[in-house]
Amino acid sequence: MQYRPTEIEPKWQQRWAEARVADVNVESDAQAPGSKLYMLNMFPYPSGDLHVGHGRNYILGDAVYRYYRMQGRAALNPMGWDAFGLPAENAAIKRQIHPRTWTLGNIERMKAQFARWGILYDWSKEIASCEPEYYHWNQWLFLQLYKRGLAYRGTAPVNWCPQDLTVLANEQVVDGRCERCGALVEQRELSQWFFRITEYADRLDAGLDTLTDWPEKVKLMQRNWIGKSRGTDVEFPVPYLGHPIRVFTTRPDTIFGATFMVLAPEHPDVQKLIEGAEYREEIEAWITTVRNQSALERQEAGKEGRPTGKTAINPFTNEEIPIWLGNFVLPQYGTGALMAVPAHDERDFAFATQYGLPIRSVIKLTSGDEPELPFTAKDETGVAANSGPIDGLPVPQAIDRIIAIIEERGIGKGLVRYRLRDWLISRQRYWGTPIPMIYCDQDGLVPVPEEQLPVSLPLDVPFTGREGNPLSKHEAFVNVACPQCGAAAKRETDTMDTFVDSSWYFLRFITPRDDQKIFDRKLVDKWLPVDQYIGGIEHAILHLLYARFVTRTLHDMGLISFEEPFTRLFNQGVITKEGYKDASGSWVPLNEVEHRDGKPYRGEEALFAEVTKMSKSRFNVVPPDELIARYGADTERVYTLFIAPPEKEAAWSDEGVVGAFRFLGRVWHMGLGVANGASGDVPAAVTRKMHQTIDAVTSRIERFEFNTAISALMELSNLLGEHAGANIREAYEALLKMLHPFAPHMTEELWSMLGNEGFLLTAKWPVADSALMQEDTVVIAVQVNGKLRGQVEVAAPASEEKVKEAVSGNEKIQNWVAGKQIVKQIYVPGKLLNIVVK
RNA sequence: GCCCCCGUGGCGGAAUCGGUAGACGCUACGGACUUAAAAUCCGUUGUCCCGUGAGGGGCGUGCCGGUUCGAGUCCGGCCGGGGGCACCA
Repeated sequence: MQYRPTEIEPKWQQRWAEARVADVNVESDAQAPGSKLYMLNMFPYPSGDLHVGHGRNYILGDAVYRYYRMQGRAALNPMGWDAFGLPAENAAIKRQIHPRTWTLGNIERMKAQFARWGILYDWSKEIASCEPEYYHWNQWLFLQLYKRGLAYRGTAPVNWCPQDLTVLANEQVVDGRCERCGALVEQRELSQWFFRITEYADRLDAGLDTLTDWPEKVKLMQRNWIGKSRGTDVEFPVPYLGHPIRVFTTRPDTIFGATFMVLAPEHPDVQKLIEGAEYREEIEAWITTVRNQSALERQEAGKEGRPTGKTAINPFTNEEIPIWLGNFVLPQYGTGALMAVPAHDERDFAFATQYGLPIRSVIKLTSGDEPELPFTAKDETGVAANSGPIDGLPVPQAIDRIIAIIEERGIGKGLVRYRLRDWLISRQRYWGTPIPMIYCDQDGLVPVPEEQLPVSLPLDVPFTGREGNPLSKHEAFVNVACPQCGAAAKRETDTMDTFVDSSWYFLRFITPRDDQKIFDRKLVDKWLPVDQYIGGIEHAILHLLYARFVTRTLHDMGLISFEEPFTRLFNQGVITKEGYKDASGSWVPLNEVEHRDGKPYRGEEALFAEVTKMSKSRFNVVPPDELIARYGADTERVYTLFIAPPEKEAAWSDEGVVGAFRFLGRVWHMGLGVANGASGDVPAAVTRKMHQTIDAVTSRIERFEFNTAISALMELSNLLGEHAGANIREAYEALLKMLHPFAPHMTEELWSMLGNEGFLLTAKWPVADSALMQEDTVVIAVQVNGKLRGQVEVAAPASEEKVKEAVSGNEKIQNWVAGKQIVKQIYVPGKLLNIVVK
């Protein structure tokens, strides 16, 4: 009987679905302590068709899920849809399909694809963030944050498209132009909604230390993003203003070298300072130019500045130092003002050189020599010089000492600052959660009362792609009575960043249909935090940081008892494939490409192959349907996990797929033999290999080393092939069990073919007996002076005496030692003997 | 510029603690089966040298050096590739 996956797979998919094998009762399941396991794949944006690259993520999660099921864990594995977002709106504009219709259609297609891969989710917990039953609680969360001062309205510079009359996300700005209409994007100060994530900067940073099962790389990226730095604020008196200007510095030890001061053009004291300046109009024009530049343009312009003509007093040297304006000073970091120490800072040095400002070195090398400027090292290699009370102190001590002096004098304070900025959540977009706020002429900003939630997103809006957010044109939505005074008022028409939706969805899976509250505290505390979170590295910063932030705010509201939402995190790598470019660099559709002498051509034109992430626009996606029709989902699953370590990028190879198919075919045919196979003695080699394999596969799955777990199963299968006539039934069944997470359909079929009852999914994972793993004999490699000179074989367990006896009886090895004196013998138990001779 | 990660056959990769480098798979080549092809199965496959042969020997994990009886693995310095942040004072 041939191995025909297309006949087997739909049958088992249907049976698992009918038996609802993945459904969890959150109240009654997982009673025993330690039995609950919350598995979660990051919920996807429903963009439509899934390719084999997407498959890696979900197949991986399903393999882990099935493994834990077989280990007897009560595993919850839900799935949902991050269903708000721009692509749906763009599709609506382009094709006049409603975003909701488009989104729900995509969800159906993707669900069907998950089923064809044999992936088991608890669909009774399904959520879609675009539905009122979900975004109701998004709005509720917003109101709680608003109540606690963690959501606020403030102004921020944003990307503004003057033609489409809308704000654009940074990703929608390509080379300074609007992605859709090509107009030059402007920077505008607009009133926007923010979440005060900066209030949690220190806790988000410190919490990273507790995440021992997160990849170091992700923690590092978050740490850099939060950008903690220790330093001090210092006040520099400004006689002209009558009040001092405060600067932030991480190098207060260099304050004796501060020879000028630079303010951001946005600094609040700037208008006063340039009063009566000689070229005031020119300076104002320059300020306007700088403020309208995007961050990128501002940086590319190089360092530019203007003197204000006013001075500040260096509080340590008591010298008058000039106050400049500079485009390189960031208004949103520190105080928007800095003391410039050109001798010991690259940027200050460049600025001072450009404008002829004084440079004074205040650090010497430990040797006493003058360092080459700018000298910026912050360690013991430098010693303070020309610096009064800190003269002679190494830099680290000088920093501590000068901060103490600054604090004693009451002109500043040592503190920690972060580069993390508040989270801008406003979007002037239709397809998102409406922000539940109302503008009343009398009462100002009024939150929508909780009992009036959800503020429903109206579905009857036109999609023109022009004139900004269609919500603001929807009279019935916009016009509302003020909840406080009843007078005519206007609704907020901004919607929320979709990262808000995904910042807490993992909490909603426990009670997705509850229309009374966001979640049930008792059940959430039972099932969370998420034990195993799986998703792409592209979410290493934003999504994971926002989820950690929101979880902490809920903790502080007393709604949950934990602060970190994800205990163990895994980021899988992308799958790449060759695509083809022509000489002009455009991607060429696959059906126009022919290979001659192994090189790609289109007609007579030579093409260039390039390996990239799969993408429709590069014509290098592998759709799973054809693959499944030919080889089956089990083959795709095994190949996908075998191809490379799962966290690494992997190149798809059509030939490689065949290897996985052949392996499954061999296991299939072997099963037919086992079904009517021999009884009698089990070969010792088979028993040994079985226990070794159980041991290896178990620990490798736990460590997410699926590629080597599968290679261990291939080794066992190869050995069973050599013993095909013998009694190998026990080992073969163990092989099926261990193969189940990777090839669930075929193993279920074989399991029932061997006459077993029930699903293999719920069969018990085999346990290795370490006594039966041992070899009968141990081969000892003998090295003389570090060179391999022979082997001896002794009965296990090998003792030093047995090995030495065997060595002395081995003529060949003795020849190498002959005539020399043995000075040392090193015996590594079970492995190696090394004889050192002279 | 700063920070992080990675360099092993023709390819993807393996080597848990420093202990016989190249498991497992792909490709390629040779063979079996077949009228033929596909599929399947068997064998060879790091490299050089000696030997008709069984077999034996040298070299080999980006480069240079160090530690060690022994280094893909540890340490120092280079070279190459990838990623993150990017005027954060």
